[in-house]
Amino acid sequence: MARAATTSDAFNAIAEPRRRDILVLLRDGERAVADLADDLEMTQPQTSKHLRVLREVGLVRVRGAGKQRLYGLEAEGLRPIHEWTGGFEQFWNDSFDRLDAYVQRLAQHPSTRNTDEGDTDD
Amino acid sequence: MARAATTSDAFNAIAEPRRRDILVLLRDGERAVADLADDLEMTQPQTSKHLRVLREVGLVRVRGAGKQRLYGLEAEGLRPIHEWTGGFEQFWNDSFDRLDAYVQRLAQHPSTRNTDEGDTDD
DNA sequence: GCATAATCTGCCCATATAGGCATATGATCG
DNA sequence: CGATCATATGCCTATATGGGCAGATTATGC
Repeated sequence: MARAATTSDAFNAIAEPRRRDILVLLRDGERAVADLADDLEMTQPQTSKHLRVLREVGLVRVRGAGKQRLYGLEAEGLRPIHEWTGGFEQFWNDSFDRLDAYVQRLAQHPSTRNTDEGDTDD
Repeated sequence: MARAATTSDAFNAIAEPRRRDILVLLRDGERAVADLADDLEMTQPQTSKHLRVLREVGLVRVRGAGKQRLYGLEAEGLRPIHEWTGGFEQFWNDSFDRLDAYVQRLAQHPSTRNTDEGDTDD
């Protein structure tokens, strides 16, 4: 099997830096394809393709405006990712080290529940 | 060009569901390869390969323990992702709709800065 | 309808993947 | 050292990618 399709979910879609760049630009409001392409210094077809992927996973929405197609942010799709990574927040938080130590101690000496430092008094 | 390597950064590394599964399991503590493989119902080589990717992007660390190799979480690498997605939090937050409307109004009628509702008092 | 602007899609290529499987490498113990 | 458990790697295949570029689409205005 090959790698999962970029369109399989938001995780795969935002793995591509250019697509993240697009999303960032769209935070300021709707943008036409050529406009985005210009800002990101990529070709129009390239931009269109990335936008297609983003659209397929629901991270952007399109709206016809005359000859142009305005793409807008549909950021809800990023929420699951934010939440998933959030599930690890404690691990990069300094205070967790202490909490971890506390839990470990608790597991070994339940009665030291209120002991913050040192001695095991049971 | 092909898709960016899975080892190019954490974004690409966690695009693979199995790798996310591995990280989740490691939240409970270090685990040996076969142990992980068993829990995730994947083959040992498969698991080893995913672990290699995770290790190359710094999301896990290894430690030899006898014949075994214990893999542990190194979640700091997820932080950038959490923060990046966090930059879009306002867009999936209900209250943002009102904030957005407020900003729009502000842009059109600067003097309504303190007006929360309706009338333009300048 | 025709010319033109703005996008999209198709095709080709080089590259990398994840899975399956066999085998190499490592470490422990007698 | 040899046997064995625990992992890591190598090789092969099917699949999908992103970039480049030309041509197809769609919409607008005359």
